[in-house]
Amino acid sequence: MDAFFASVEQAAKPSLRGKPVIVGGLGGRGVVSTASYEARVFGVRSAMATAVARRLCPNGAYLWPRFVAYRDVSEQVMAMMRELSPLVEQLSVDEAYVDLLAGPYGAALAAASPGEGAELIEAIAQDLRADIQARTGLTASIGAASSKLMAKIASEQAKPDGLVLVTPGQERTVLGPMSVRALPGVGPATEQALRRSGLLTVAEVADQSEEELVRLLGKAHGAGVWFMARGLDERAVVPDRDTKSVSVEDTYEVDLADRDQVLHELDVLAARCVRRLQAAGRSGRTVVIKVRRFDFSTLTRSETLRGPTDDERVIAATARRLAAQVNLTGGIRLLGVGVSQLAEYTQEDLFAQAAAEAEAEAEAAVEAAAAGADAAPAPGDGDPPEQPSSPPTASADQAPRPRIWLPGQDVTHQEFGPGWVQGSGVGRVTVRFETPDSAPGRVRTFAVADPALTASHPLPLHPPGGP
DNA sequence: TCTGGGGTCCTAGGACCC
DNA sequence: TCTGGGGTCCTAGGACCC
Repeated sequence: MDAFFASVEQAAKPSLRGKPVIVGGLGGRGVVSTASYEARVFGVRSAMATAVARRLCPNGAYLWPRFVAYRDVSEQVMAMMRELSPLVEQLSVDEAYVDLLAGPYGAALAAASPGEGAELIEAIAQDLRADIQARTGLTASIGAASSKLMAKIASEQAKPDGLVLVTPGQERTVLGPMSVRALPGVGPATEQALRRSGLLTVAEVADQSEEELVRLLGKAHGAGVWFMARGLDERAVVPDRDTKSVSVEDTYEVDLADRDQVLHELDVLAARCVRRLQAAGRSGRTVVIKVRRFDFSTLTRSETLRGPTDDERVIAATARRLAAQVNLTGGIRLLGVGVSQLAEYTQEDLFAQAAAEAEAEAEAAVEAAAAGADAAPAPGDGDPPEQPSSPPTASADQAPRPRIWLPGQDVTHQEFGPGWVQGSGVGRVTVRFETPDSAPGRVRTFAVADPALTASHPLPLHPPGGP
């Protein structure tokens, strides 16, 4: 999908069509996830600090991601691909391989002459692009080739809104003049390593011996790059890859200053991690914490338990234990909690382990409390920053907290109907009332606490001009 | 106003085992 | 009367991708 997040936003929000749209973290430490092509003209790119993007493109629309909406569209598109073949390998929310030989067109393709085959593939691919456009209003780009490597490279060339077909035998010709960076798996470090030997293009790499590449890049990577440079790639399209790890992390608006804060946040992260783990019906045996310090130095600590668990207490207690091994002075910018070595089911004999861990934790807590309870800040006082990815839900009947409205968020007003948050500040929130198939809408401003205004679910996208 | 969040794969050293 | 060798598991870090 082309500029996927930004394109979904433009499809959902008519007033943003044709305008620079930037989707990403909007806090002080946010980065750009996706910039629309209109925003790219200003130099805005993925992974750029949002603060930098704002300088380059001050009049763009800056929106928090709406992952639920993107997943909805993604599922529609993936379903369309599955009609072409059961062998669909999803790489991310907006990208997948499909093996046409394994599907309904497989026999015809196998029997076709090279020329007929190319024609048929082109027809299939253009049909798919047209279907995606018709059903979602979004553009997709397709690369078609005889390997995953070439299909991926072709799809990059096809962007935006295009199709590129690489016929068998043309691989080396297409790849040769490209920068080594075009090869998937070649990033800044590999590029530098190759540059030091004067290798800038794929053709130059292909002229080396395999031994030379292994010497430069190590065994697996060297061999991989060498094969790719020669257009060789036999990897199968594998649907339903098993998840190997589950992790959550948070970068804090302000560095965490003391150990108690860190331990509290680790509990919060462990709870979120466990929720995801349980939702997936999995348990894990290795617990990892990740710590990024004030100076951006990053480390991980891990511990492998005797058996897999999905018990929040066990995972939180392990995370706390791991944190004890880390020097926290100077401030903590990011914390993460993850679980790997996943198993399908939770094993019951872990009950004993959970009880033991809980007891150990309780003891530690008692000790800690005895040691310096007066120095500890009241937990829950100074609330953690709201999660960008999860717009605030109606919080359970506590003291009324000011509601936080995120730019881009879906809302509904009792009188004015569906719209989205354009901005918010000084006790007010500005909403634009429009829907995917309305004309560009008007803006109105409300009090942040206005009870007539509620968060709502994304509306389904319709193609411009009706279904 | 510099640098997100969720992943995968690989490497290397040490422990441990036979 | 110094030091084997191969395999697996665990841990930590790094490169890379979207």
